[in-house]
Amino acid sequence: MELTKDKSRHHHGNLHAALVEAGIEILRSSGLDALSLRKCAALAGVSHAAPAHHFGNLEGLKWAIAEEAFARFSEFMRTHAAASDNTAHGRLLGICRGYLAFARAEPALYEMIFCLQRKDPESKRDASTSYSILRDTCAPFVPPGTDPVIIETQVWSLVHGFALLELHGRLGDTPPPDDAILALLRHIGQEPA
Amino acid sequence: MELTKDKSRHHHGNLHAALVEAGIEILRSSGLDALSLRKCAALAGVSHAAPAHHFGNLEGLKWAIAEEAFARFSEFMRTHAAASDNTAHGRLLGICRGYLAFARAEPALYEMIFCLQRKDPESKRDASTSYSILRDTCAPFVPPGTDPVIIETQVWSLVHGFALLELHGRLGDTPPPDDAILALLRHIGQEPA
DNA sequence: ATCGAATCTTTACAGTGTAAACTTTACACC
DNA sequence: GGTGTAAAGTTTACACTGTAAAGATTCGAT
Repeated sequence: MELTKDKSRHHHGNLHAALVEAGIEILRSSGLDALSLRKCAALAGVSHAAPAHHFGNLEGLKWAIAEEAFARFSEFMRTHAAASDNTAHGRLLGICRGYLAFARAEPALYEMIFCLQRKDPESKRDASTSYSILRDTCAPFVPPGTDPVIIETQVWSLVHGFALLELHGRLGDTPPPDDAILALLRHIGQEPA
Repeated sequence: MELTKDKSRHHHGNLHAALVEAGIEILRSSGLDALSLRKCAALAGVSHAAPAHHFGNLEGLKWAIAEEAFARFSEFMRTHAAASDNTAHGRLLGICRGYLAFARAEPALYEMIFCLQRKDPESKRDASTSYSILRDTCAPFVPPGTDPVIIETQVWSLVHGFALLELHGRLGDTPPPDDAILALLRHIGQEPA
């Protein structure tokens, strides 16, 4: 069951990456609640206290996993955007579909990265790739002279809420189709009637 | 620190309610991660294994707390709806503002009730009061011949996503104002342009 | 008054995070 | 090549968690 450990050697060589990979494996097979420092350590073939030296505590490990997860998440959005109409609206729908596809393909990863509590206000928003994809795709819809964050937050909120409600079983066993929900974005950025 | 226990008597009399109350107290003061069966038991002045007889396991206790929390949640929406314009749109904005107000007033309660995983598909959706408030408020916007669930899910997703993103610190320290986000609901139910 | 069932306590166990002290290895420097 | 120092892992220890099992207490119907 071990992933990468030459038991003879005391030093692992690449424990950081191995623990992150182990964490992802556990998330996939057993879900978020099953993720623990000790299981990751065991899966990486290392003593139960080893992870502390790399990540401090469990939250530290989760953030490390989140970094990798965000990369895959961005890839999902990019891929789906490329598969949609090459118009401003097409790209917007594309990243939203990618967002939802990732939430369904990797539910535990998705839940983990977005339920992690940001303690450090750090940079105001995620300076991450994921957010810049959102920002760029929303840009064409931002009315001149208004704060782009509003449009971005509208889109993000809609799609994030939908994903979580479905994931948590709040929409029953037959949720509405994605495009029916995303139809709310038709008039995005328009002035009030 | 105990809430309600006459140590002399072996039977508590109303332990179910006392444990739920203890749980809410802990959620308020220390957050979701701090909630445990043993702490609730201690706060209610009862042995650590007592809760199991009423709720089975931790998740059972959480669902019991959720029942009470949903009642308060509905009250928030009703109150805010009554304080808004008495038009279809006014009421819609009202329940959304109530939704967000509750999420901020009781963040741990809010997070708990919506991050609980529904195992039993039971009734397709929550037959609860909360959902019927949403349904009734959305009814005027449902285009004839279309599934009302679409509009309901659009509204719920938007407001739920916004609440959680803010709660989890994803919107930085100065999130957009509620009404700017809710402005997306201006054209709700309209046909595509 | 008695018997059964509900309620709560006691005891026990495995799993968890995390801190501290210790051991092994890598690496720069002489 | 030795040597000293820092990093990487291990061992040990402890407090806390959920939960199961078995015993004690009380309530309520008969």
